[in-house]
Amino acid sequence: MSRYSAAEIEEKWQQAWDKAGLFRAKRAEDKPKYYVLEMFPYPSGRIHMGHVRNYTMGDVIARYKLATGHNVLHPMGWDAFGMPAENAAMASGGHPKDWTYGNIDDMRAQMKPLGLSIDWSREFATCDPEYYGQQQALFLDMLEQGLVYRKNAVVNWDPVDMTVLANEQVENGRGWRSGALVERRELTQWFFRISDFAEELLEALDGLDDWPAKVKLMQANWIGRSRGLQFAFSLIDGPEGHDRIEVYTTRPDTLMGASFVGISPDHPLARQLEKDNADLAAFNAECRRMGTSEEELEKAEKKGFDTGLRVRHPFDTSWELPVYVANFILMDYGTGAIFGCPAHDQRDLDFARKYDLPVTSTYAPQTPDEAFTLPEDGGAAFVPPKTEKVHYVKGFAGDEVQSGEQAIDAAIAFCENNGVGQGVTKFRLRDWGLSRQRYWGCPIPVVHCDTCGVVPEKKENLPIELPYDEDGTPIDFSVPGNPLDRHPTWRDCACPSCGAAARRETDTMDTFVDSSWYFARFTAPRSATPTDMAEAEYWMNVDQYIGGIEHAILHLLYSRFFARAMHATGHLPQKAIEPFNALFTQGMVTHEIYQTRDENDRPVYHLPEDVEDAKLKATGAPVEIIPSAKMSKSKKNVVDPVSIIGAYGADTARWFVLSDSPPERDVEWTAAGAEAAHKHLSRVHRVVSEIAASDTPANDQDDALLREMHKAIHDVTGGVESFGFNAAIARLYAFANTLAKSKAGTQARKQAARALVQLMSPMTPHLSEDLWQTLGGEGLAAAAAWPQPDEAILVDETVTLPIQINGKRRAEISVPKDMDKSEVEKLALAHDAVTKALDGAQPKKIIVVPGRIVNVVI
RNA sequence: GCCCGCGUGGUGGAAUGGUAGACACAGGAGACUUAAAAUCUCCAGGCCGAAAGGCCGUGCCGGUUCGAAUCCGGCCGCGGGUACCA
Repeated sequence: MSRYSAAEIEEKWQQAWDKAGLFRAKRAEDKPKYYVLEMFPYPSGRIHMGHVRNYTMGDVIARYKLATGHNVLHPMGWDAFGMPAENAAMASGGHPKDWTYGNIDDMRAQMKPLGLSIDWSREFATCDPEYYGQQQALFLDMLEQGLVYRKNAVVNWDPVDMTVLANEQVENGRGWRSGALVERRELTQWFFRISDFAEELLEALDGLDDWPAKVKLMQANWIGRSRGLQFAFSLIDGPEGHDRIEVYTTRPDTLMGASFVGISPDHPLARQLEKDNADLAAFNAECRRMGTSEEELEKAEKKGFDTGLRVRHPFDTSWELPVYVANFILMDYGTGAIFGCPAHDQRDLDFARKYDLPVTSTYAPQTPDEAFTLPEDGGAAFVPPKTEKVHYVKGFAGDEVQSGEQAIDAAIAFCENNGVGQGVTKFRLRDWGLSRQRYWGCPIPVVHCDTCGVVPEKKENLPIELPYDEDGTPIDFSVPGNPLDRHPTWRDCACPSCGAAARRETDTMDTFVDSSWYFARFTAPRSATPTDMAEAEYWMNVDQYIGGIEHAILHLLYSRFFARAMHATGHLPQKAIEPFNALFTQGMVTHEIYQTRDENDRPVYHLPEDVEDAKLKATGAPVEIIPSAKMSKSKKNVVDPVSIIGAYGADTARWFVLSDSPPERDVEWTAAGAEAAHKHLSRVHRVVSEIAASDTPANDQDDALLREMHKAIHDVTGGVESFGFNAAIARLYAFANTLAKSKAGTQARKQAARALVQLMSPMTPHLSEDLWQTLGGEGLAAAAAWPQPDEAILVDETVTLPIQINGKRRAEISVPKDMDKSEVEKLALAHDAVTKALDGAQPKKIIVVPGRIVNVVI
């Protein structure tokens, strides 16, 4: 009998599937369709365990759906634009295009041996001109519909490298390459009007029943609908053109506790004042040196600058409040100005203490007779809860008992009735800035003309392709800045409108644009328009989308917006505006990070394969171990699955990444498990091969084994359908153990062996295919119909009931499954352990949960 | 900082209000073997005990419940996101 040799069988069966065209998605009305999609990879050059986990999960679903009679669409492509390609070009020469396509070839070659049931005929990369040309067409349609516009926005500017930096490229306020202090710079950029859809994107979350609640919650918080009051403070002796400061607050109920007004350093008033005030100009300049990320702004020390100006409180004209410029106020949110109420907001309280501003409370603990509470020295601010408890609030509503929410509503009503502002609904969601000052992205298809202004490129001129050479010489990425900006010929073009000499837009699109519609393109990847409506009508929506939780907000929100925009521009049917019916967010594959320091004390990261016993293999130098984190190329904490596949085969790798950890949870990679997985598959191979080769008398049965078989079919099917892959695999272990120990020489054994092989086939398709053949199965296992459990056999006749005394398990009884409650009670009370514990007394209470438990309360 | 998760034996985890630790890994004992590998059998949360059995136990503190790993409140730790990483 032959031993299990993955290397021999895996290629053989991959070829057999290929030849049968089993995974080629066919649009046909005879069967229901099923579209399963895993988030496509960035072609970094090597696949890692996260990819293997992600694509194996999708493959299990795809193969299972195929076996249950669906037309399955399971495509694969490449999210191929992005910074790493340009970084590689800058670091070691070459061209981002060559680097990227080389990586794609490498990764495809690493992926194919996994035996994934992918329709490779639909493959594309987002850097293919055929793809991004269609994206440019989408952009033009969106421009025509008013879904794209231009406005100014700030970026991180590296004054030495003369380039825009991503947030990731800013380390402690300095450019990662130059080490120069980063500045903020304002540029005119393109924006998608996603905020126009804020309300709809929020409301539609309710309909996404098969999305994880946590993702919907994160998106809802991100969109951030708030109800508040917008009103103005009148400014005393303000500069020309500034007689009021418009503010937005979600807590108008605390207006009578106002202590100061704060404005953003980018507020028009701040910009006006700094012209005549050198100190303020210096303060604002310092604020503008901070990074642009929300995290950095929020974590920075709260600082303010007293402008010397005063405003009047809207309800008491003699009450004057100082106006501060404060570094924590964002121009992007609300009106770029706030009023501070230190008693009821921690950040305002910290600010007030720092600048010696009054603290006035407007909330009493329980009754109007009690003093309004003030935070004690060093104590925390009292933030009135919106929905819970009731408090007395001073101000607008006659000191009535209310919740915070009622107080807010009352305050808004009062203010509106007294001509102080109006209640408004605002969203946190900002428009999506898509301009990137980089080469390796999809060119924005517009032209700047001195006479016509910004002119859309003509569709017949698409795709606007990225130039590969600069007049015959390769583009030089060692020079700082965007190569498109200094390109001698590409930039110069004719105005599509008047034909005069004009300049092409040199900004490219955010790579999130590329990934916001690829799922739609997969339905008709060679179409001469962005989509083919007949194909989209058939294949959309994605029935099951699988990817990392790190995409819970941006990618998924952008895709939801894009689907709506594509519907509005006639590229997707109405039913596809929510493109992902079901979402599964898999956990990440994590790994420890190994770090040493260079001469400037900057961190240097090392690959796990270069480290042994906390020391560098090469030099023996000790490494610092940083706890497990998401595998990322920049931290070098990545593990190479290729070696696992080489040593044990794809089925072992697939089995391994699905076992043990629940799919939604992070899994820390350890080398130990692969060996064990391989041992088990070898055992299955051996046991099933023996059974196949044995003589079996036709009439010798084993009902217990058949019962186990039906239970296994039931449990494994349930596991696969509910993403309980680890539980399904544990069940398969148990079933394999039962089979191995079962009575030799029965027909039931052959039947059970076949069921085992079939149940394993979504996870270990090659091994299963091989054993299917050994067992004399008809056709390909991959094409065989999924087994059905015999429901009648699954029902247990007797059940074991634990008996608890005061909630602690003390005994158990075996009873018929539908035994009457009172009968169970009698049996339980008669049990030795119970009579002993009762010691002649009567129990206080007996709880009988049929089929589950008996609890005797003494 | 803010939003969202997660925390169970030596390890990965199972149990989603009802017998905590399924199924595996690592470990221990044994069988087979000249030997090793492979394979097979058995043991295994901690403490006390010869055993029967008892007590403790799901990050920490408190609550709800006949009953809590599971629900609620408060902490601690770790991770993801934070709008130009993908």
